[in-house]
Amino acid sequence: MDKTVKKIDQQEEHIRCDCKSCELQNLVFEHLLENELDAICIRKETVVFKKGETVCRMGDEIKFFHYLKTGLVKFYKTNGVGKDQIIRIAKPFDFISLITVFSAKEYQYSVTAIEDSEVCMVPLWAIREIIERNGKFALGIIQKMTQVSDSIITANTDINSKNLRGRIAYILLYFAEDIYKTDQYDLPVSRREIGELIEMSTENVIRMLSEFRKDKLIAIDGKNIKILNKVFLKKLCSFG
Amino acid sequence: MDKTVKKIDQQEEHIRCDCKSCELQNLVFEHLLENELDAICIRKETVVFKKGETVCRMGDEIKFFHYLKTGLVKFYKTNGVGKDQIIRIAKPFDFISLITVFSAKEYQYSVTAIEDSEVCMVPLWAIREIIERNGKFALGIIQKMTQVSDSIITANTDINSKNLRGRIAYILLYFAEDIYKTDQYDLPVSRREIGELIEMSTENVIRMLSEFRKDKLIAIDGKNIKILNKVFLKKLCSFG
DNA sequence: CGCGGCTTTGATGTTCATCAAGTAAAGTGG
DNA sequence: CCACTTTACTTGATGAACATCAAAGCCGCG
Repeated sequence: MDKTVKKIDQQEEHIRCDCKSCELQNLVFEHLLENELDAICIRKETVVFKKGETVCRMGDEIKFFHYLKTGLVKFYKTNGVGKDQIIRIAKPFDFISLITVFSAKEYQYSVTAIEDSEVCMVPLWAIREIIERNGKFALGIIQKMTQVSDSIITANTDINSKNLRGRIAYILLYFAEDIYKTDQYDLPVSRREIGELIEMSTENVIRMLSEFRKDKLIAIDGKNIKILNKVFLKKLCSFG
Repeated sequence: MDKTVKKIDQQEEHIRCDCKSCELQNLVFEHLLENELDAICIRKETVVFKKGETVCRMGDEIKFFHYLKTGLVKFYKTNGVGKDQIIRIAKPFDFISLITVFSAKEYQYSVTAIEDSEVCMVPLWAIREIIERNGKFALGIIQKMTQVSDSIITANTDINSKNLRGRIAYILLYFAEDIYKTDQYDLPVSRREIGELIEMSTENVIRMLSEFRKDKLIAIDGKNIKILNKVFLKKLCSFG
């Protein structure tokens, strides 16, 4: 938790890449004119964050608009005495900067890589400039950001209405269906972090996972999870 | 809960007002050129919703961008068997349409007036058109919407981390400081709705209110609340 | 090797939802 | 207008769900 934010001026971290051939272009930067895309491309830094490294921290001044190119990050709030609350786990395209990036001076959330991740960083002023000039682009940004914030709010209210079994079922299915698209995967987070994400104590996360294992709903081997009975997990998730 | 959405074509409900002299102009529609403001003004409907009337409902097709001119509304999700969950209580300027208005086809939330309210409704296409043409306006909309969604997310995580006492203290202070700006006010919602807003059972809302009354933190007379010991309420809110 | 962080299980106690039952208030139809 | 129904409010009792505490094994790391 006390790791410093990665220095982005270490030469070896930089990756030169051509935005025109980037597969993300159509998602984040559709509707840009060629010269606008160029303006972003030459000012962009692509930085690699290793698992555990912090992209930005709550309270720091916002200088960049960033989006995730590859990898997985968590964003979370730190609550005084080191009690974190994870707001969301974001995969590429999911994480279009922090949602307050245009309305606040400082980051409202911290972001840390939970898998090795590539993050593209564009100076905020460059994005603002283009928003002001290109309304179609602005509308695209609005759509993306509202989708993100709406999914956060929806997930939050969903989780709140479930009991512990339902929450664990929810998060197991979330990784299987939303993140990894497969029924067997390695958890990218610790049991404690799962607790921080779905509002329960670490011990109870473990207890429920063990219970699910005993009930043959899943197989567990350390971080590796294999879903054995998805139908029943979905029932638990819906009715729990 | 089964009330139908108010028909907006009843002649007597319409209010003609001139956007140029509207005190909201600088908040929602700053950066508009005069002809753009005119374009909105002539297509705008201002509709009065009486307490209890529904502005729009989850699942309905989105046709309007709306914002609250006066009054107070709740927006909430309905959870199958009539179990509502209130996401937010919004006062004027706070409620700049629903946050998914530009990214979804249907409303993701229902909105109901909890005090008599005036709502301005502008056809969505008219707003879109101006966003595409006027980047400064787009940036203003982005800022407003992200502020709203951020405050929802923050409130949600805040409330989740509190015990029942802390939650009641939170909501009492919320009405006093954010909504009414006074230490004595009439609750605009029932005990049940308070429970739906801060995630607790109706009975426990009542129990906590009674406890606070016995402890001389507040005075209660039906819907009327008077805060007697704000310092201690704040302590409960912070440490609860 | 020893230390700290992560994981696991069991025991304990508190918090909170639910049930039950009753009063008050507000809307509804004759 | 009054009987009737429904909805809101209130209090107490009960039990379940969940957090917390405690103790121990495990693993990686300096």
